[in-house]
Amino acid sequence: MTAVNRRGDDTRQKLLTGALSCLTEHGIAGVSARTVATSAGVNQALVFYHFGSVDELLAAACRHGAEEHVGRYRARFAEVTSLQELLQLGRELHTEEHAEGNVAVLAQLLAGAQTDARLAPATAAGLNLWITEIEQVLDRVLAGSPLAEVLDVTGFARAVAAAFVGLELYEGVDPAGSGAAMAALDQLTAVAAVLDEQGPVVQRAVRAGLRRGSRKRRPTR
Amino acid sequence: MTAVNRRGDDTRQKLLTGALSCLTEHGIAGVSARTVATSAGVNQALVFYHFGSVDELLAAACRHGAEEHVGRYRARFAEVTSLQELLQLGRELHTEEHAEGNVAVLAQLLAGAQTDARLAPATAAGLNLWITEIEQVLDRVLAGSPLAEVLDVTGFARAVAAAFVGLELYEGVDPAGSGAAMAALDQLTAVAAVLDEQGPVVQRAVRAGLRRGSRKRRPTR
DNA sequence: GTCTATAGTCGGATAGAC
DNA sequence: GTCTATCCGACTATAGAC
Repeated sequence: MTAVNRRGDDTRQKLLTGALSCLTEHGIAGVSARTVATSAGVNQALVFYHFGSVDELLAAACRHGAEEHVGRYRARFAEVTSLQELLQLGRELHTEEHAEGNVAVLAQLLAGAQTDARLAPATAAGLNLWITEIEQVLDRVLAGSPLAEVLDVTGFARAVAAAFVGLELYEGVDPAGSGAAMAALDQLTAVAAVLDEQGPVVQRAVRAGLRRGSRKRRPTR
Repeated sequence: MTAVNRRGDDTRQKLLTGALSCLTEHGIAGVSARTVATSAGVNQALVFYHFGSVDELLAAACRHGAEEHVGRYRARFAEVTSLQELLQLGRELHTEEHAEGNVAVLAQLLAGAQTDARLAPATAAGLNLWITEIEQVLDRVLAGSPLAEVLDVTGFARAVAAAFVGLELYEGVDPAGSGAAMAALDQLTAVAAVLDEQGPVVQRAVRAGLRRGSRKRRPTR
């Protein structure tokens, strides 16, 4: 690798992290070639030289950021052995990265991607990295649980990831409410744990009920 | 009310709905006094005459839109009698309003509010209208269920609302994935229904387990 | 209350020197 | 690969005629 290549790669790198910084500091509405270049400490014209357009820079930054952050947590995902631990890891991830502002990036990109067709595929790909990790954990954690028999893990992993994004956005406007929401989810995972701890009699009853499918519940009182 | 007042109110109204249209069509990054005025069919300067700034127009539009849409669904919220029906209503709301694009407005405002202190309170207030409805439904639906004994309904309502926002954003970049996520949540509510249908033996066992609190689950295998 | 006109700033994007 | 200089459109906000 030549010295020139190294310098070019270096600039590319600066622009990628600069784009992520801008997203967290100014939101999707505050991202421009100029703000990103300033944040990266490079010339504004280099955005177009290296990425062609601001959109494409954002798309590249999305992939780059997701890979980096998912990689940072992969080992900890692998250690999770229960739904509660998964939520606990989610809360840690939330707290640790919130200071850095990294969690909000995906939310901002998702918001931008709603009306920007060029951003949508990159954002979906970035989110999918997180979804894949969650899916693997769920497959492992729910093995042998009655839940696994009625729950589409693929879909559930997506619901978990989407909910996490929503909570991140909610945290920005109502931290107290977001904390209460997290606590409630904690309580929900406790319910799942209790189900798994039951003796064979209860387990069989629950399994039988679940196997009857998702018919509408009749009032019990 | 004079003719002049009616004309002024009419313009205000047009700007409010124009702001909501712009949010759905162009996203938070594509909202400006000019785009909103064009969408509303009025002069650009009137944004500043009536609302002082674009931010304040957005804040007002947020309150206005949330009130209108929550009001439109209040009667149907009142008819919900189970978690499954609540999710079903959520899916209907999602589908019906997605065509109009009204569901995405809150998500866009939440994204913008992350870095705009003037937008945050209005957005939180708008979201709270939805949360209040959900909370009332949950209070009613969970009465008598073992879930109510361990679940902080206030927090859970916030989690549900936040998750819904996240799903809306996810839908924009991966409709198929979003559908799978919704289906998985359907299956989850079925689990809750099964719990409520169990006989006294199972109920007592589950209640006892839940009352032991949210201790970390030990492996059962 | 509504309009035109305009000041001043910031934006994407390119040409061309180095 | 990087920089300066620049075009031109879009933006917020205001002044002032109607």
